Amino acid sequence: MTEPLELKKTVNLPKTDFAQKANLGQAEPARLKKWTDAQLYEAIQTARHGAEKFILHDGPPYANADIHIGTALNKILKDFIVKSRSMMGFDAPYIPGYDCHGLPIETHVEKKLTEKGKNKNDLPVATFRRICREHASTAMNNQTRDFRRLGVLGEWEKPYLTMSNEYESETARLFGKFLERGYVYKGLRPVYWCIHDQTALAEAEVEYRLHNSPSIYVKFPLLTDPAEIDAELAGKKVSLVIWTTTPWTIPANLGIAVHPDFEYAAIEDAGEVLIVASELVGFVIVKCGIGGVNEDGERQMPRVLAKFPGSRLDRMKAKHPWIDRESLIMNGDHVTMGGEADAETEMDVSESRSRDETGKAGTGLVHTAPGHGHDDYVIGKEYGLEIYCPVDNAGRFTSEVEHFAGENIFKANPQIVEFMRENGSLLFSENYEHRYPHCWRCKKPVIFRATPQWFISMDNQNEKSLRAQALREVESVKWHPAWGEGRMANMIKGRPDWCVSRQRSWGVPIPVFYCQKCDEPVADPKIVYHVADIFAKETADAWYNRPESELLPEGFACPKCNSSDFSKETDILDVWFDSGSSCVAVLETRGETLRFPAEVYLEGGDQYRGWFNSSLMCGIAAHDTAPYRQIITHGWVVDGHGKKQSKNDGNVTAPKEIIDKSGADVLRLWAAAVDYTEDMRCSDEILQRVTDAYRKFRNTLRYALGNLDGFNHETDSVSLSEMLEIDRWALASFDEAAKKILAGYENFDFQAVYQTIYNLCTVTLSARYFDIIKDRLYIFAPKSLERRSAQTALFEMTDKLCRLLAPVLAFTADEAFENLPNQKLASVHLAEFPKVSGADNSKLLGDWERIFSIRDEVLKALEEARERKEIGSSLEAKVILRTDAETARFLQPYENDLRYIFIASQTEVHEEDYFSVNIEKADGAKCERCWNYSTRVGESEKYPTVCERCVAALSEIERSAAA
RNA sequence: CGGAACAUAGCUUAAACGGCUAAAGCGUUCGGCUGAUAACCGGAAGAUUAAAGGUUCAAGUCCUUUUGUUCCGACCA
Repeated sequence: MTEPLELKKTVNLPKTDFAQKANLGQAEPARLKKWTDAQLYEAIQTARHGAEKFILHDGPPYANADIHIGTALNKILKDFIVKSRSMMGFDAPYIPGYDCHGLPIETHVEKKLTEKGKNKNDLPVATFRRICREHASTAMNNQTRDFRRLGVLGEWEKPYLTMSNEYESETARLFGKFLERGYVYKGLRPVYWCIHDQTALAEAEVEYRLHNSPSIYVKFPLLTDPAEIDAELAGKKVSLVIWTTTPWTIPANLGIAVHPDFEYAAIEDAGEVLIVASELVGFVIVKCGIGGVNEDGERQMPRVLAKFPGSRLDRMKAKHPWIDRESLIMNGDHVTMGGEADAETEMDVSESRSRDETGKAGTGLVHTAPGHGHDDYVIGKEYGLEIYCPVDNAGRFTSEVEHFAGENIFKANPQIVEFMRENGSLLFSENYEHRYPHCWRCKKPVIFRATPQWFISMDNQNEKSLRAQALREVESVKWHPAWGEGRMANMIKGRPDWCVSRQRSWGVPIPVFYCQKCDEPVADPKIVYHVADIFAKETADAWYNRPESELLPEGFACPKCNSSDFSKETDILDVWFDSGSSCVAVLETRGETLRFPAEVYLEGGDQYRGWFNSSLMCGIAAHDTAPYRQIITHGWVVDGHGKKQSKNDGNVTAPKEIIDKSGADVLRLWAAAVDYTEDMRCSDEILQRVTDAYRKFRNTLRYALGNLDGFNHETDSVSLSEMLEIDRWALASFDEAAKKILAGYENFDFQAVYQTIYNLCTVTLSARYFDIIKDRLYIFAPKSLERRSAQTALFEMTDKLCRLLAPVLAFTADEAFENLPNQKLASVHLAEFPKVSGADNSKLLGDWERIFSIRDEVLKALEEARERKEIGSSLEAKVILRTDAETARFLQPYENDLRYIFIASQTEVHEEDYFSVNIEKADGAKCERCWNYSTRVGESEKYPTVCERCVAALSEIERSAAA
């Protein structure tokens, strides 16, 4: 007889290298390095080579600042898709990209130059562009570092850059394509213009300061027969009264805008009739001194001859105060009551009004100069007015303007006011202080001025028009969420022609030339492609580094006048054109891995108007089709109260902080846990909850791995038919969950993935299965059938769980997978998702649902006994069930299992006509080894403190030790 | 101001077609265990479904209005 074993050492306690404490702050970077060293992304690509492709095309984040939680979320969601599709067996490449051109980088660089006492205008454009390029590179490298830290796998060594030679070349080429198809035209459009610096300014480059302007009320005589407005007005001399703070734009007046739904009044004053908005009649007569004063000095209300809606004036005609020209009356919703009439300055009037109560002004009729105002431009276009701008670069009236030609516009202001006072068209003028846009550089007031720009037409080419085609394509795209389709369609319906010109330096130049001799623009696709070829070798910097002669094909002459003297276009392309062209410049240029169209684009909801829109236009221009089959949008990350995150409010959650504190996997888990289709809340509490959930996942994995110590699934596995029923139930339950999880991945519903896995881990596994099989795993002999049965289930579930978790918990799932015994794959990310069995387990699952509902009753009774201090551990209890005959019969086959299911030492089932659970003290003594109570403790001489079950297990252990 | 979306326990989410007492997990709280231990198990409390109307036998779900929040609104990526 051998020496008795030390009991504690015969209990099969869990053992694993998978640490309980995640320590993700250190563990993740280490794993990242391992992935990089092993070229994991490339290995996945190789493994899926030849499989059906699934292409998620990355929308390029702007290479300016560091990433924030929104950009992190975006990349994480993309990674969920790429990883999950890859595990579904698709060849799912991920080529990240960066948007490198654009104004924010220019302003950033300019600011830095200013700090060094330099000025952009003193530098050659090529030098300035070089600095921009460097800045974009730096920002991009930082972002790449941060994106990789999130666990996002992709071709980070070779992302696409909108500033690369290859990309810039394709961007230019695509412009050529637009030209070829006849979508491009040159037109005028008002922009902010600094007459001092003689340059166009972007919105971001103007600042609002207080400025004094002449505020004037001017009469425009009605040309249309006034009887058409109202019979009362027949034969009268009628004028419309407008208000403006920019008298210098009067020479450019081509129209008057009225609101179709406002009520206007015709009032009689000294033999003539004036039209103003009804609501403003009192204000205007006081301001302009209309109607005379009675003996008491009170102003007399003039007679109102007629009242009518603005819609009645639509398309009637008025006469310019002094120029022999018609001014068209138009209906526009932009017209407002009081003070807001100076649309030509684009000033924020609500602000100016609150700043200055006395600043109220206006007549409800808006002087409209399409060449000098934004709303004016839009409505002018709508009504077919010329975009007329008789002001030159330096802010002087052109020769077209009689009386004031050559005059500086601001200096002409008082002269124009006097001129109109003399000819009787001026009703009133005063000084008016308001906020007015100023140049941020020279601090001088700016103007709105129409300049020539390149446009892409939305409506020409009939049924081949961009708008018509885009609307058609929208229907064939699958939108997530579904309302995206309506939103996109609305945007396309409402969008104006696409102005692709930007008067900037950092971008892709519009590859067009002008004949120096005859001014003929050379916008020829063949020339564009020729230039694009040069860009392909030298980047678009060539445009600035080389003279025209080197950019044009040899011997090129003006088709009109045969001159060979050309100048280059100075405008660059809108950055939306840049990023929009990625569907060609990336999807096609990288044809070995990608292809046009992509399967899916995934971006924030702001991109309906942005990238989704410009990409659609570019896709249609290139291939008559949308560049994407599916669009997924996500909402915005807001704080714990649903408020937007802003630095000022101090409610921002920085991804870096979350990663350092809790790990990227926690951030990823958060992204999976929330409903990304709407705004997502993120706060300390929410992250704490997610961290708790993470621990649950980790402990679930650790328990399973610990109990698989020494298990070899190839030699130790038990066949399904030999398995204990509860183990089969666990596998069947897992299968049910796996189906839902896989469907979640399929439908991009990561929340369903999260919820299902989480529920599986907490309820099915942790609270039920793991708790119940613990006794079996610990107590039975290591290689006993009972133990191996549980281990077989455990192994299978853990293996599958790692795979199902991998797209979300990219680091942790990989770590757990590594600790799975006899695991041969280098990484879980190389694995495929588990297949779910088609077996019908409904009987098994149904039976066990019933067992667990009985168990719930038992647990409640145990808790009550515990409250009465009758028991502590449930193993101290004997459970006595009284139940009806049918239930008793149902439980009969489980007679010997119930004690384990209830985690009690003994159970009895009695047939009664009612249901009850009684708890008594368990019979016998506590077994030292298994802690269950048994009347047979003490039967063994060798192991006097142990129960009959442990005696058997111990002899089994002794036997295998001897063998 | 116009267009769009959303609103269910402290938190994250459930509740096909309108149909049982609005479900779950976490957190909280109380307790158990001390062989998953900065773990594990259980009991309990916790919701006027943003508000107000309406349709209906019946509304978290359909309609209207209101409130709150977020995004877009012409050069801002």
